[in-house]
Amino acid sequence: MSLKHTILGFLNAAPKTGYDLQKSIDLSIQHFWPSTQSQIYRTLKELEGEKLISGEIHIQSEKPNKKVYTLTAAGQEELVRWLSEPLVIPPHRSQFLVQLFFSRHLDPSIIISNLENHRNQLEKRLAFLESDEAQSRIELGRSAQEKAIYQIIIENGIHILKSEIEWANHSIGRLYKFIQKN
Amino acid sequence: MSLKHTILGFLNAAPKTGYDLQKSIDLSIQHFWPSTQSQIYRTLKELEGEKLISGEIHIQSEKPNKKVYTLTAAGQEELVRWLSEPLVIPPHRSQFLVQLFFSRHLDPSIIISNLENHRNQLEKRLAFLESDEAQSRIELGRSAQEKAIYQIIIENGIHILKSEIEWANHSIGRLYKFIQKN
DNA sequence: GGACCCATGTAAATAGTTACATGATTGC
DNA sequence: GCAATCATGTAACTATTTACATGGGTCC
Repeated sequence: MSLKHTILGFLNAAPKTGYDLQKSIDLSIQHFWPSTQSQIYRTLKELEGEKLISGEIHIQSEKPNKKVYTLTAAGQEELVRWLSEPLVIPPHRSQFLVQLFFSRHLDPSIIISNLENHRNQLEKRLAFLESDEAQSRIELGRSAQEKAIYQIIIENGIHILKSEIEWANHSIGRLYKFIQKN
Repeated sequence: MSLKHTILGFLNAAPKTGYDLQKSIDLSIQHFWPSTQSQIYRTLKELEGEKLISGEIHIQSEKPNKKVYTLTAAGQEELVRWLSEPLVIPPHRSQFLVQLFFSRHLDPSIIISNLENHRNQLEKRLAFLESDEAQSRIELGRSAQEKAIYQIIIENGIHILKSEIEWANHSIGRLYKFIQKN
């Protein structure tokens, strides 16, 4: 589970509550590792059980009390270990391709409209990654190395989305030609 | 769950056993919707409960008995409904990008070796999609429309993998330059 | 005798989503 | 008065993976 290591990664920078973590995730890695609040709180408990983080309750008078988690020495060790480890790419899944695969008996116009819908969704994601909002996050990096890494990550999304859009447009064109011939 | 619709899709072509389905999946959509035997048998029971398929036991003398499933009218209806439906693209997840994101304090040489490992895995997948084995599956399509669809699907994988490899190589180059400067 | 094909299933673990549930303070 | 922010959690459901479990027939 990457969420465990995501949390270790964020806590390595500074102690945080579940609530803080949710905000950090939404602001940074949400577009390649989204997470929900309920999952974060559950995972924090698991990590505490494994002694990789430790929680301490902070009593606040004006706001609700909160539980601030800190990385333990074992947690930091586990983080570095995972970061250095070569990861196996999990199998690729695309329900859209499954749909397309079984569409052989469908009217080509429906297939085209599904492809167009797919492409439009990809374009929305691309627009976000190319927006100032996403680009400005690169500037959040402190060191030159950090900036270089953020840049590379954003480029990954942009690069892949563009190529998926290209494929969709090319495929739409091909099916149009197919209709005209038949 | 796409496996349900995958099964409906295959049973639409011909009645099959769980064992047959596993083989069909491994031979065709395994690279964009892999599935395990245990999941197939469980899903068959669920679909039977929903009356979308119906199973009949065939007694064999030389081989173990088998349960052959057939698509019901309701099942076919559900299949066509799902095939025509615009799908929402699920959020993108990449544990590799999570790893990269937190690698800011790591030695750049480790980051590069992780990137190279990632690229090598992508290249293996690409080699498979470009192999005769994968290409020959396009010929399995009966109608011209079916062949066009198979072609489009294989191209999707090739197109995206090539662009991911491009990105990885570009990023490796960038990090190398970074090392030389510092 | 061992590997592979045919054929079926259960159980447990892991990961993630959606819905439910509460409650104080701050700003418009 | 209402929405937003801060803050924490539980419960139920969905989906997937891995491991366990069995057993006959065929081919080398």
